[in-house]
Amino acid sequence: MKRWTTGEVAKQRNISIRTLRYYDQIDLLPPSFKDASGKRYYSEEDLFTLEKIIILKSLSLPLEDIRSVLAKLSYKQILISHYNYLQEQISTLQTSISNTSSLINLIDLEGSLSWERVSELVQNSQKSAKKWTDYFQKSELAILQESIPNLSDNDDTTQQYISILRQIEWCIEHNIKPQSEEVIQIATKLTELSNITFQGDAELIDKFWEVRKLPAEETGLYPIPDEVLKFVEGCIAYATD
Amino acid sequence: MKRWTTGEVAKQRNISIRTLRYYDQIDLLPPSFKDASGKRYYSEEDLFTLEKIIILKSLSLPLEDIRSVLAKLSYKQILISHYNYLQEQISTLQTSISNTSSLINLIDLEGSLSWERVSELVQNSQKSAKKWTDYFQKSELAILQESIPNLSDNDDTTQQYISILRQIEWCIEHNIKPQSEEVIQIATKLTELSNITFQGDAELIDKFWEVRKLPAEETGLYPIPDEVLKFVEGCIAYATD
DNA sequence: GTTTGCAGGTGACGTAACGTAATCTAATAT
DNA sequence: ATATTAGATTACGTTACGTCACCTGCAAAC
Repeated sequence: MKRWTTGEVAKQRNISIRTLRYYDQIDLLPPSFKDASGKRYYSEEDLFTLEKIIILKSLSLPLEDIRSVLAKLSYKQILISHYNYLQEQISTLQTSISNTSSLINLIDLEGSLSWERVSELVQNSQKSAKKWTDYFQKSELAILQESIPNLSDNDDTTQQYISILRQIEWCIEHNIKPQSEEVIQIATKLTELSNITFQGDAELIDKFWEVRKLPAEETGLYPIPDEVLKFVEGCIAYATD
Repeated sequence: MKRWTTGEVAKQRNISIRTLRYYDQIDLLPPSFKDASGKRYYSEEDLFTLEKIIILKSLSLPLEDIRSVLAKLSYKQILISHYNYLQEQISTLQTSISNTSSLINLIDLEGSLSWERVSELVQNSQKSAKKWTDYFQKSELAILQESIPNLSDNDDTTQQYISILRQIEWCIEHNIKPQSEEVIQIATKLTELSNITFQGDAELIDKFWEVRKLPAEETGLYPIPDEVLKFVEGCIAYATD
């Protein structure tokens, strides 16, 4: 098992050594091993925890809250709320951007600005400052965390999902047509599973598939997705006709 | 001349009264008027300054730096750097988003994550933490601020721009064809002006027109832009053939 | 005429999340 | 043998306010 020193971790994660020591000090992230002379050594698991902390910090939650959240939420749940947070950030940024360039234009064309003009624009944009708890939506927390196994880390439903995804990969590889018996079965199973997992909450289902879609289009980082997703969409479209 | 109290300003700009008092205390934004009992009253100009401060704060510069920048840069220059900052924010956010959803996918499909997978993704995204000075780019500062009048607030070149824009509006109103003599003259004048203003810096010119384009498409906030911009593009495309 | 409430004020201390010395230790390089 | 490097501890400093205790001027209510 590899272990990393403070310096290594700090460089890798682009944070200061001081920060690591601080997290140890407040007992947020004590290194899993300290040698005789007091040197800190971090395990792979420690790094995961650190990564969680960094993500949660980017939601701007105070370290105290992070401490309690860390215990209760899985990596995945944290990622999902992070994702929500990012989405919202982007849309606020977009209105900021268009406001900013509007202002720039106004300056050019009117020579100077009247305060009314400015405040019109600015007021629209910053009406709501969200708290971090908003990103862990009640419904999601309730469904994802408490009731039934659902999407928690290693449960049965997840296994079924994975098995279905494997079947889909197989279908694609062998060029099975969307009209075939197998595919219809897969689609049925999929919608069934969706309904169980999300308890029929249509919005959550949409959100779920939206999340699946994005990385394929934008990064291509994950090997299968694009085809699979299209396939799935095809399945469902055909099956629900 | 209307004047606003601390409470009013605070509510309007969504900051705390304490913040206003603090800015007075450190002499960053002393209200332009204080009555006998010590009450603060802010003028319209004060509000503009406050707005500048808020913008500059969103570039995360410390108040000390803001103090010095305030004196040196015009509202417009501040807005431009803010714009640059926002653009960059958006693109980092976009890679963050796709990384996040990639990770979510990985969790589902691999069941658990290996540290290598995670760090691959994460490392790409956060290689550079920019300092705020980067948003006041050397070239822009140099060109926009020092040399020649250029785009500073009320100079001759700006006036010429505005006059041309008025001519364009007129042309659109009267349905003048892009092949006509007038339009070619306008286009010539425009490119000439661009070259003077930006000293032939093609990238800056592009940036300039990009900025002009955005708000029209996205918000429609400014009354003329969409047609005018298309017209201008038409002009130049035709004239440079 | 007093009380109450509200919107403002002034200290002064508290705080989060580290940054930044100053000083010490152990291991390695020259 | 010494210098350099990478780590450690202790402790005080910092930014941009939040918060608390207490004071003031004035209009409305009793």
